[in-house]
Amino acid sequence: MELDQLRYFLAVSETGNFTRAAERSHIAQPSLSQQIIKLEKELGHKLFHRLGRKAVVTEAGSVFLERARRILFEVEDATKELGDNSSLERRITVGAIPTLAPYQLPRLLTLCRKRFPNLQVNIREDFKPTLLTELLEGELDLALAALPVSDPRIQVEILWREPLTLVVAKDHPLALKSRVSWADLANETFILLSSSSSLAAQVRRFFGDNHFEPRIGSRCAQVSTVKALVAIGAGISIVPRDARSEEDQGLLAYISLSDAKPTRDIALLRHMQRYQSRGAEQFISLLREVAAQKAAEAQV
Amino acid sequence: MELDQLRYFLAVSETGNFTRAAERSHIAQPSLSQQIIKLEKELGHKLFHRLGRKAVVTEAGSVFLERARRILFEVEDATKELGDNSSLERRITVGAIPTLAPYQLPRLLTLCRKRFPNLQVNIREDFKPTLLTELLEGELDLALAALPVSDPRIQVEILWREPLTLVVAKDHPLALKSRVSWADLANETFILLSSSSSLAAQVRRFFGDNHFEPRIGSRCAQVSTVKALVAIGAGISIVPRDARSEEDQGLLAYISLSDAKPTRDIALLRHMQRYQSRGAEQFISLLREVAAQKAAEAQV
DNA sequence: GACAATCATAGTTTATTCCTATGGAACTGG
DNA sequence: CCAGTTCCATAGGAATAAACTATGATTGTC
Repeated sequence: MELDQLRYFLAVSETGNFTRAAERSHIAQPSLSQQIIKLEKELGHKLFHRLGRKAVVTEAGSVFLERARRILFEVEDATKELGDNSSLERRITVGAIPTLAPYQLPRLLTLCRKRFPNLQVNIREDFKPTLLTELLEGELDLALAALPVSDPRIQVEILWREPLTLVVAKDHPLALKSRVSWADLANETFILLSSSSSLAAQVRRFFGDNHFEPRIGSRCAQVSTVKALVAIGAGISIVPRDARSEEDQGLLAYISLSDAKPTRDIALLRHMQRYQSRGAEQFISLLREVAAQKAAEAQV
Repeated sequence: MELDQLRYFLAVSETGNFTRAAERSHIAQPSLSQQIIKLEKELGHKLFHRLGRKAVVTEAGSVFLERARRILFEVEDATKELGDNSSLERRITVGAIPTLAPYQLPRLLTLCRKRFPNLQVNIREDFKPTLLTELLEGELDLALAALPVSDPRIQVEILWREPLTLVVAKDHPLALKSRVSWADLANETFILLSSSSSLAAQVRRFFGDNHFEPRIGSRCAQVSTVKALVAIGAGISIVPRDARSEEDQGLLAYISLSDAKPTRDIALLRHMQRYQSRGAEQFISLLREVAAQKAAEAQV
């Protein structure tokens, strides 16, 4: 059975005439006759009574008529739905690492909802290796993570450089100093994130680069836990500057290091092969905008 | 868009693999690739992310997937419905002339319902010319009418010969006679059917053949009206013998003519070209059976 | 780093569909 | 009742489309 055959069948049953049906279908009459005959043969039923002047659908024909109409309607409807871009490509899935998600996404998604109200963004918060896998398997449209990313199949676009800062309890001796050097940290206990976090690796690398051997007190899975422990004086830590929140004011002090400026690069990650939907394009444009804004702020 | 393309699309989305989808579809992999690409081009959307090891449907793809499933389901369903003969060709429309319908059809339909319980017979009671037209236009599967029928496009099969009898009121002088001749009818008033009835023409011809000039009193549209008028002594008439009913017993007397035996031939009428459905065939077999039965009764 | 697997492209062959021409049957109008 | 017209089916050839084989480029795997 072919869709064209259904269209021919419909044309005949509506005109009651093979010749006019052929004209309407823009094919020669014998071609249409052949296709109808073929269809009848396949279905095992005569579809038309060929009476002298007109063709009348048989009972089987009238049953099949409804079917054919429905099928062609479905086809048309499907074509229309995909042709209508507005309803499509409006749902994307974005991955983000845990040290980024709670601090960057709320602002980003609010802006997104305002700018592209029809765009539905699903978030997948997970560690970088998982995000990379999901990206490669096509489960994510794009992901936000910290460098480094070495996979050749992943397209990396650096968005912004995020400063990391020392965080201590408000009543900690270091909280009073305006500038802190490595020497000041020698006897401090550090609270770091679990090893699965890319930020933990980042911080470890930073220490290594500066030949500093920290004393590790605790390892937590979440930044908020780290901050809570720091607040009660269990130790100090290094966190992204953007992790600072309003509620921290009375409990925590954020101090910059004098000797070195720890940072991490936040990048947009995409699959090289993956087709970028319109929605993904829009989200990316938003990300670039936010990145430019952050760059401008950093200048000031 | 072609149905095969939808099948290929489904195969790919279910296997996540062009090569295996091609195997499953019994075509070469490049052929399948081409068809998918063609489909994507026509729809204006990429349907799959071609990632390294597997193909994952895009958002447009997942929308189209449901559509494709539905379309193919409809196609399959339609094929199945037509393939299943039992539900089909179970409805026929049978025409019958008014002087036949009320006396023959009840018996016929009762038998039919008993013999072919799934056969639905629709009746169209009308005058012969109308039945012929409807037969030619394909609205009727077959028709029962009295001869003559001269149209070359109509296939005529004589079923039985129906005697016509004189009918008079029970208290009419003729009711006592066992045999009636033309002379006896000279002063009688006849109640005949309207001229549109073929029986009226039949009776008129019968009179003409016997050089008898009847006195016409009334013309009615229905046999039952004729009988009612005859019962109150308004005149006498000639009706089919089978028009006799139980309720007539006390009111009417049916008398045969001695000089001539008026009859009419009841025939099964079909369109020469029209395809005969299974249901029609069954009804025809029933008619032949009844005809044979009537012939046997006539012998006795 | 070699090998296997995957999808796309190129060129060719096969199938199918469409076309023109024509025949036969039937309807129409004088 | 007959000529002209209309209509559908058949036949054979041309055009289109879909299939195949071979091959290349890329990616994943051992």
